[in-house]
Amino acid sequence: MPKAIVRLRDIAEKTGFSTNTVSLALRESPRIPLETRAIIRSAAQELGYVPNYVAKSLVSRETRTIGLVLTDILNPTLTHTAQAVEIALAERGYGTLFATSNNTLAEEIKVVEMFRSRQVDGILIYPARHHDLEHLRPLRRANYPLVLLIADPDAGIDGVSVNDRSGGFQATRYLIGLGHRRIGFLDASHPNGNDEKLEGYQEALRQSGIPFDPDLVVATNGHYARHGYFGLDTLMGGPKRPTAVFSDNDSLALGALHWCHKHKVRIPQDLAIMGYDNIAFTEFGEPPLSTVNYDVDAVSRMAVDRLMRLIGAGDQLPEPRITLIDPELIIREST
Amino acid sequence: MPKAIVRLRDIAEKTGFSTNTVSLALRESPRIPLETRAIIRSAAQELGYVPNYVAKSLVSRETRTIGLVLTDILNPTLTHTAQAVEIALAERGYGTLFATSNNTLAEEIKVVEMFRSRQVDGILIYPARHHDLEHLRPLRRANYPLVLLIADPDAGIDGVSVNDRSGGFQATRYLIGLGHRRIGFLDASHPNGNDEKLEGYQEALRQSGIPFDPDLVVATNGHYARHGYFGLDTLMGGPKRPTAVFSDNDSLALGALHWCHKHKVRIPQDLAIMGYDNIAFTEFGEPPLSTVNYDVDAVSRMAVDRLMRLIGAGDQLPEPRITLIDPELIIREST
DNA sequence: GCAACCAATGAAAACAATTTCCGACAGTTT
DNA sequence: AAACTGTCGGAAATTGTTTTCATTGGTTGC
Repeated sequence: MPKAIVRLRDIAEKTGFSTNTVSLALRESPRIPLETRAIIRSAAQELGYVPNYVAKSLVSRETRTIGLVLTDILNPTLTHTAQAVEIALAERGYGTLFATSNNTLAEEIKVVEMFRSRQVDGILIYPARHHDLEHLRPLRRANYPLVLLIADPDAGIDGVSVNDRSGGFQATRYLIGLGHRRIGFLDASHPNGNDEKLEGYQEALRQSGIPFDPDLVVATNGHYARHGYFGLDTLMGGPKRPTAVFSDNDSLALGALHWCHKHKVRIPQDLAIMGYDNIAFTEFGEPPLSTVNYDVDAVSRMAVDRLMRLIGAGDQLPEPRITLIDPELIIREST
Repeated sequence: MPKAIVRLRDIAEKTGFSTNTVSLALRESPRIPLETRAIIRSAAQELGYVPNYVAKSLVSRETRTIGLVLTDILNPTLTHTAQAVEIALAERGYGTLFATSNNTLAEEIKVVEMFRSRQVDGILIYPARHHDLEHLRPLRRANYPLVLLIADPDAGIDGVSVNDRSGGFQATRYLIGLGHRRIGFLDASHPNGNDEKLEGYQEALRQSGIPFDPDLVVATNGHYARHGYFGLDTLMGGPKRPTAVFSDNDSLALGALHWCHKHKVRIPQDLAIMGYDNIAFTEFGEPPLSTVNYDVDAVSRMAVDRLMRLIGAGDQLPEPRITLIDPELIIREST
């Protein structure tokens, strides 16, 4: 028995009705009298009928499935996004086809193509490179429902995101307000051209008349805790030690925290540390980490809402709209 | 233009060949001369043809998609599993349809049904309740490829997992070896009937002649850090303070760590803490956490391998096989 | 010079559902 | 009794692909 497939026809043969009648009955069409429906329903139950979505999709031209492309699900914020998106979609009766781009453009292109050929009704994507969107624009032009989990006003594609430039600005301004002048920046995103936080950081320095010192910015070459550990190590090993560090994300900051413990650097007296994202563990760091709140649930919800609107629009998509959520600072004990 | 669909027929009309020839040509059939193939290929390219998997699936009776059911992707070990599974499947040309059961049996049943109706070629599932598998057994009997990410020898269904009983046993025995007699247990899993670690814990106590004290086991009612924090609080608030705590998972242990910092309890002198899973942040705890290594990559890889074998077997599935990986202790500074 | 063969292509039938249209029959109206 | 109306159900077309089987027209072999 090869994966027992029960078709409408099987129910039809069993009950003596036509497949057509069975189809209508199972969808509770008022055209079929209640009694007939009951007979058919119980026969379906008995045979263990499960509707075949792929056949249904072929005729209805919709799969009720959307594709979610993330760079890397190990990043806690993206994990959280995946969960929130999946739940929001499930509530609306959509399935989630999921894939990672591993932070490379080439894989991202392949994944999008794979999703298209699987006929997903729309795509939600956190692109690897925030400014390399050329492979997505033709899709948008072809009226393909597509929402970015970043917000580039020039993209010409819908996007929902936290305003990272504002986040970087606020965090830096706050550190400056605390009296810090030498503020390090642990940067995991620049190599991918995702510079919003760095720009906010520079803007805050500029407003306070503090010259930007490129030596205070270190590329961590990754966004896990260990990268933060080594990033801080090079920063603190240099001649111009900072008195505060702003970190591209919380994992990095947690790694930095660990470096301080190892080297008997007191937090926040000797070094203030500011994270980004407000992942669950920040609250339980030692000390609890100050950070910038990335409201994953709001972003996910709004992105899904927007995608649903695009799917509903059909032939002619509305003008792309960018939604930016202004983040809030969460001040704990590391600053 | 509603989501510009280019069909084989469109290529056929453009080139003057039949759809059939186009189909063959695009799949590089040797029956079509190279020259014809080149013409067809370039026409397909020009029109931006993307094969329609849903139509293909209808005839081939395979979707090259598998369903992954997890209880909750916020659990770092499951996150890691999702990532590892997705990568392993992508390597084999399979897509990953993903859903969470939110730790409830009812949602799990719905998700499995949804996957079935979407005709996934197989299902990988971390069930909400390790002993409530009745909804899965009929699938296995119907030769549906199915692999559990737990290992229940009595399940009658293939499974791959870390041996949690052994993990619980080893961790407890190690703590006993350190001289501890009063060992607390932070339990997030019992309410779902997932008792393997607790059983290992009890077995270790028994072997050392230490009577089991139910007051030392606290249900945390959740598996995030905050649950560990409050769990430890009740444990330490009681009359019989333990000298060591074994925790159902690392998030819980990190929360417990935080409680100790808050209450000036020294680790490991006053209280030894042992986690479970070896998630990324354990290494960067303060102090770094001793834990039990859950080899996610090995489990995921083996589970996918097994699933592929089942899918390949077709009509008659081989006997179910349970694969247990014996975990290793990772000793750091919290014990 | 004709059967046999072969290479290149096409026609049509699947696949499992939905949709459109049409027919049978019963009951009601003229 | 003819014409109309409405209910119930079925036949057939459709969706985009793959697969099986046919059909060309041109060569080859004897």
